[in-house]
Formats: sequence, structure tokens, C-alpha cells
Amino acid sequence: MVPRTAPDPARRSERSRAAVLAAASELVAEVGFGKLTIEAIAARAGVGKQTIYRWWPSKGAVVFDAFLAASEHDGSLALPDTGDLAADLRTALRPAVDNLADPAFDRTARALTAEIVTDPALHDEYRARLLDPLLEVTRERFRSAREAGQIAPDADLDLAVELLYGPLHYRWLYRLGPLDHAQADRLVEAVLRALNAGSAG
Amino acid sequence: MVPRTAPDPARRSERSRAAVLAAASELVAEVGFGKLTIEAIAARAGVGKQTIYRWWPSKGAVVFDAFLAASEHDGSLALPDTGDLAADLRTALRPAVDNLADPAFDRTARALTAEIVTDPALHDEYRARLLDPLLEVTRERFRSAREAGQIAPDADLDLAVELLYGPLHYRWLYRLGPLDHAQADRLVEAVLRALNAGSAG
Amino acid sequence: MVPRTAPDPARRSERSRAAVLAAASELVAEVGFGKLTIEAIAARAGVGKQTIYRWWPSKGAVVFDAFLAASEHDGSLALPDTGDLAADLRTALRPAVDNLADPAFDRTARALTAEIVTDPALHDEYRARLLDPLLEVTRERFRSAREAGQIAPDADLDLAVELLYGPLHYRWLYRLGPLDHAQADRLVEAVLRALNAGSAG
Amino acid sequence: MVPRTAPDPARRSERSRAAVLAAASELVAEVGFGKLTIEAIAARAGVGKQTIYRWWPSKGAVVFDAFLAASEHDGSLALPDTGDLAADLRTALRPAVDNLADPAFDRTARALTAEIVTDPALHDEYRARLLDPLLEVTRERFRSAREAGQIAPDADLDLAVELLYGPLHYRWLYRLGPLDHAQADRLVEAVLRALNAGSAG
DNA sequence: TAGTAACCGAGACGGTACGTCTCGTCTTTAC
DNA sequence: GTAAAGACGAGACGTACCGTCTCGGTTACTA
Repeated sequence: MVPRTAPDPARRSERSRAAVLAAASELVAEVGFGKLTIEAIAARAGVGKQTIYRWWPSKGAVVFDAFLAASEHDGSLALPDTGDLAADLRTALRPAVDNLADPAFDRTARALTAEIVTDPALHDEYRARLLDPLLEVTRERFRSAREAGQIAPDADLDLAVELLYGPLHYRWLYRLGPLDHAQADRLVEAVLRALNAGSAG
Repeated sequence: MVPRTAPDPARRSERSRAAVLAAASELVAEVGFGKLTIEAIAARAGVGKQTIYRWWPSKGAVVFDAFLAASEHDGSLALPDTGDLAADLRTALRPAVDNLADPAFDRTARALTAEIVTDPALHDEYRARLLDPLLEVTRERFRSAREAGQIAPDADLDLAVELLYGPLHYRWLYRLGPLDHAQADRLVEAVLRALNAGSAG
Repeated sequence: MVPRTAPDPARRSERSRAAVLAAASELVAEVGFGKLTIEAIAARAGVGKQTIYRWWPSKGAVVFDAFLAASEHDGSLALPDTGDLAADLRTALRPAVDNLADPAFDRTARALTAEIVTDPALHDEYRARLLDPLLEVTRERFRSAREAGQIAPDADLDLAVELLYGPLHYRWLYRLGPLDHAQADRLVEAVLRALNAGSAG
Repeated sequence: MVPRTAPDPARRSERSRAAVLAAASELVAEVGFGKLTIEAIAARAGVGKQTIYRWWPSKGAVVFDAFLAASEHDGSLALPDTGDLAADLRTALRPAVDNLADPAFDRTARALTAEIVTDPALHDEYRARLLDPLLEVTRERFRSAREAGQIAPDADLDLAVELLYGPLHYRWLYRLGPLDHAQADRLVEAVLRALNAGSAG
């Protein structure tokens, strides 16, 4: 067996790539991730199945790519640094909460989460392209606050971001309660207390 | 299509039920949830496929039932109330952390999480039979601490449990860092600060 | 394994027997033999499946029994002996032709023929209860004609009945041409010529 | 349900087609038609089930095709015209009788007959590809004899072929008596008498 | 500008599993 | 103590997709 030579990205049809991602987006919204099939994507996109298999390793990768294509360049990672930590965190959490509360986003996000949690390759890509950048800017904001003496000088920044996003994610994933701005604000307050905000100021 | 009449549970074969759950447990450990098939479960259990379809609505339901059958009666929900809130929470989190750090448990738990997150019926059953009882005993412990004046009298108990379990779950789900007792202990401290523990004492 | 004891016919429920045969008749007409199932017969008859398996060896046997119950006691075997062989044979063939030309009878008869041709047990029962008696009365009529000098004294009586019924059956089975009285009459003439009728008179 | 579009015969794999027919032939001989399954044919042929369902409408059609593939190009239709009608008919019937008397052929032929009698589509194909050509060459031989003045000038040729093949088929189908050359020869004589052979000479 | 190599749509292929159906047996319930 | 009801192990059904593999037919680089 000669090892399959990698396809030449230079010759890749942009037309097909876009059609596949669009078809995947539509179909995942229509039938859900579980009932989504490569064959249906190919048919909807007017593309041969081989074209999908050539460029994506799995169904999850296609959908994830489609999701990324939509998410990547909205400036959702922008976390301001106005000097007011609480306000900046609220600015970050409130749109996130709005997203999670949107039924369409909820459906897609759940399907992707299920795949990411299960498929190591997708997990890695999710970490690299979405989650780690988000965590990093957040950590950076906490670092800035620590340097400004707004939180404890020995505050664990990793723990800080987990305290911020973890409870929100948990509440969303298991539908434990409403996702709204008030809830987000209360969470921000709790996190700041956990980080001894003010006690050092 | 006439709606299928529900089978009579009184006639259910306990022998078959147990064999199916055992086979499902073994197979999910051997091949993983994704490659698990109903046919393989039936074959391993020495059971007709129809017997599985008669009593469970989906592959996820079978595996979940098998997981429950194993989890339900280990007293994992016991959360002590010694009067020392921090110690009691550490007592609760440490074994949980140990479980999540175990590769075999991790694999099964991820597969089930993926299903629960995606399948509303499984979600409901998970909430009813595992998650809600756990959250309730934890909330109860916080209530006891609040009455004892160990945390702020206006502490939001729902938020409290989410602050406790959310960051841990988040760290586990996305493999954000090591899961060990030290980490659990730091989390407990942060949560207590968030709840103004001691400041009111 | 203890050999199953034969059911005691004395205890047989006439009510169930009749209900099964009626249900089989109706269903074979509604869905055809191929799509007929034991389960459907039992359900329609309001009878347990076991009751059918207890008394009949196969689906074909049930339907055959139902057919027999309807056919056996109509005097279709009556073949007159008026002295006029040609007329008597026409009297025999014409109603047979009418039956075969009836679409409802055709459908059932084809299904049964297919079973009889394939299942030796059914074949034997068909021979014993329907076909052999018919052939015998026909043979007897030819014998009478031979003794009366109306056909050749060395005429082969078995061949005679096959010459009479074979062409008709063949035409019916493969739908080779119309089945009507004129056709039956021409066949009778040909058979009589084959038997040297008249040449000896 | 969108009606399935017909597959493109140009792309059909001759390799698969031949393997399926061979497997069907073998299996029908081994287990009989009734116990033959599409799954077994596919497995034996090393072929996906879908490949069978793609190209054949039913189990009967596969077996029939296998039978045809074996029968079609043996010159069994050759019916000589030596001028001696009786001899030519004997030449035609004797090998037919030999076939029917062969247990292996008998078994397959019964199974196919059962299907043909029951399934209109198979019936049509049988007529078109095997029976009608046979009847036509036979009719043609009778026509030739009629023109030669060997049978009655008003002889009904359709009746003639039915008189020839019908009794034989009847005797075979219901196992009414031995199938041998003597029997075939007697039948030929009877048919010729029925057609007034010689009386016009 | 011709040749050629890769991608492309299309879809048949060998497979696997699906969820359903029916078989014939076995067990339980109720009359 | 019989028979209805129906769960059971078994396994074939016909369908849906999987991922691979030819097929021609465009592209778009190279010679």
C-alpha cells in the first residue's frame, strides 16, 4: 500500500468548500447533528462524497469547521480593559449568556460539545482555535487586575477563569436555571469575592 | 401506523434485563460508546435484539441504565455535616476528583455526558436520578452552614453549588488542568471566600 | 427433551378452529398468501398463536384447510354418466373453466398451487382430498365409455384424464389464452379424437 | 418517498453479477428456495446486500436469472423438422421428460414454478424469455406439418401445443405417474390422433 | 499551446448496523 | 386445566450510510 499522498491545497475548489460548509450549517439546523450524514451534506452541496472525505476527517470536523467559519471572526474574544474589572467581566459574560440562551445556538452548541467531549482530535482543534484564546484573554484581564492590586496578589489565574466560566457552562449544559444578565452579574460578584477583590485594595 | 402498545413490565424477564446491562457495561469499556452497537449488546447478552428495543428507547438509554445500576447504590451522595464546612466539601470533592481522573471512568463519563447533553430524555433521567439528588444534598449542606452563620446570610445556594461543581466539571470536560486533591482544596477555599465565609463569623 | 405429546383432538375447541379458518380465508383474500402471517391470523381470529401451532403444521396447511372447508362439500366432483361422453365431459369442464376464470378464485388457487407444488405434505393432502377423487371419477367415466365401445378398447385411462385436464391447467397456469366454454368444448373434441372415439363405433 | 431512480446499467459490475448468480444457483440446490435468503446469497457471493437489491427486485428474480443464465444458451429450443412429425415431437419431448425426472432439476423447477405462478413480473419474464419461444417453435413445427397435410388443415395450433405440453406438465407437477420416454411417446401418438394425423393423408 | 495531472461530480461497490417483522417456543394470567 | 396474551431468542428483512473505488469531464499547471 502506497501511503495516500496528501491532497494539494492549492488546487482545492473554494466553491466546493463553501458549499459544503453552507450545506452542513443548514442541515445541522434542520435535522440535528445526530441525524446529519455525509451523504446528505454532499447531496445538498452538489458535491461528490469524495470531496468531503478528501478535505475533512470526520462529520464532526465538517460541522465544526462550519461553526468556526461563522464564529471565528466575530470579535467575541474582545474583552475590554477599562480598569473596572467587574464591569469588564460583565461585558464579557452578558453576550455569552445571550448566545447560550438562544435556542438555535443552544442546539448547535450542544451537538458540538458532545463531539468535542468525545473526539480527541476535535477537542484539540476546539482548544486551539476557540477555547484557549478565550481563556487566555480572560486570564490576561485577571493578570492585569492582579497587577493593579484589584485582586489578591497570589490569585490563581487558571482557577479564576474556571470560576468565571465553569459555573455558567455547568448551568447551561444541564439546564440548571435561567441564563440571563442578572445571573451573570451575580456570578461576577461571587468570582470577585473569591479572588479577594477589594480586600487587598 | 398504529402506535406501539407499551409492553407489560410485569412480564419482563429479569434475567434478560441483567444480561443486557452487564453486556453493555463490558462492551462500552471495550470498544467505547461510539463503536458500541445494539447488535453486539444483544449478541453478548444472549438476547434477541427485539428484547432491547422493547425495553429501551436508545443505545444511550441502555448504557445509561447500566451506568446507573452500578452507581445508584454506592453511597456516593453521602455528604457529611460535621460542622466544618470546608472539611465536608473537601470530603465530597476529593473522591469525585479521583473518579474523574480515572481513565476508565473518564471514558464512560464522557460518552454519557455527550448523550445526556444531546438527548433530552436522557437528560431528564440523569437530572432525576443522579444530578438533582447530588445538587440537593450539597445545597442542603450549604443551607445548614448558612443557618450556622458560616456563610453570608443572603448567600445564593444555587449559585453556591454551581460555583462548587461548575469549575471542576469545566476543567475535567475540556482537560484544562490536572484533577487532584490540591486542586479540589483550592477550589473549596475559593468558593468559601465567594460565599463570604468567615467574614460574617 | 420429552417428545411433544400429540394434542388430544377431543379437547379441540371448535370455536377456535372455525375462527382460525375464517380469519385465514379473509386474510388470504385481503393481503395474498405471501404476505399472510400466522400472527395476523391469530390476531384476527382472537386466538393465541399457540393454538394455531398446536393444530396446524404450517401456514400453508391453515390456508389449505380453509380452502378445503369451502370446497369439499360442493358437489363439484359429480360427473354425470348420461351415455353421451362428449356432453358429460363438457358438463365437467365448463364449471371448472368458470372457476379458473374468476379472479378471486384464480388468486387463491395460484397461491395454493404454489404451496402444493413445493410442500410435499400439502401435496399429499391435496392429492388425497381433492385431486385424486376428481381424477378417479373422471377415469371412471372414461372406463364406462370404453366398456360402451365409445373409445378405443385399449385406451390408456390415465393418459385420458391427463389429456383432459392437463391442457386446461397449463393454459390457466401460464395464462396462455382465454378460459371459456368454447375453449373447453374444443378441448373435449380433441381428447375424444385422441381416444379414437367414434372410429370404433 | 421519492421513487428510487434506476441505477445506471453501464456501471454495473459484471464480476458481482456473475458471483450473485453463481451463489444463488449453488444455494438453491443446497437449501431449497424456501430457505434461501438474500443475506446468504450476498455472503456467498462476497457482495453487499445492496448490490442485490439494486439490480434485482426479489429473491425469485435472482434465482430465475440464475436459472435463465444456465438455460438460455443450451439449444434446448431446437425442434427439428425432418418431415416426420411424430419423430420430431418425440425428439423434443424425450429430453424434456429426462429433465423433469432429474431430482435436482425437479427441485429447482418446482421452486421457480411456484414463484412464476404467483409473481406476475416473474411470470412475464418467464413467458418472454423461455416459454413463449418454446411454444412458438413448437407451433411452427405443427404449422409446417399442417401445410404438409400431415394433420388436419383446420387444426388449432394453440390447442395442439397445449395438448402436447399440458398433460406432461400436469403429470409432472402433481406427480401423477412416471416420466419416461414410453410415456412421452404415447402422449405424442395421442396428440397426433387428436390432430387427425393420417386421416387426411 | 499541448499534455498531463489533480480535482471534481457522480455513483456503484463491499460492508455494517439499523429498527422492524415474523418465526416457533415458552411463560404467565385468567377463566 | 385450557387457552388468550404476549415476552422471548433467533434471525432475515429491506434501508441507510459508511468509507473506498472507479469513472468521465473539467481545470489549471507545466513543457
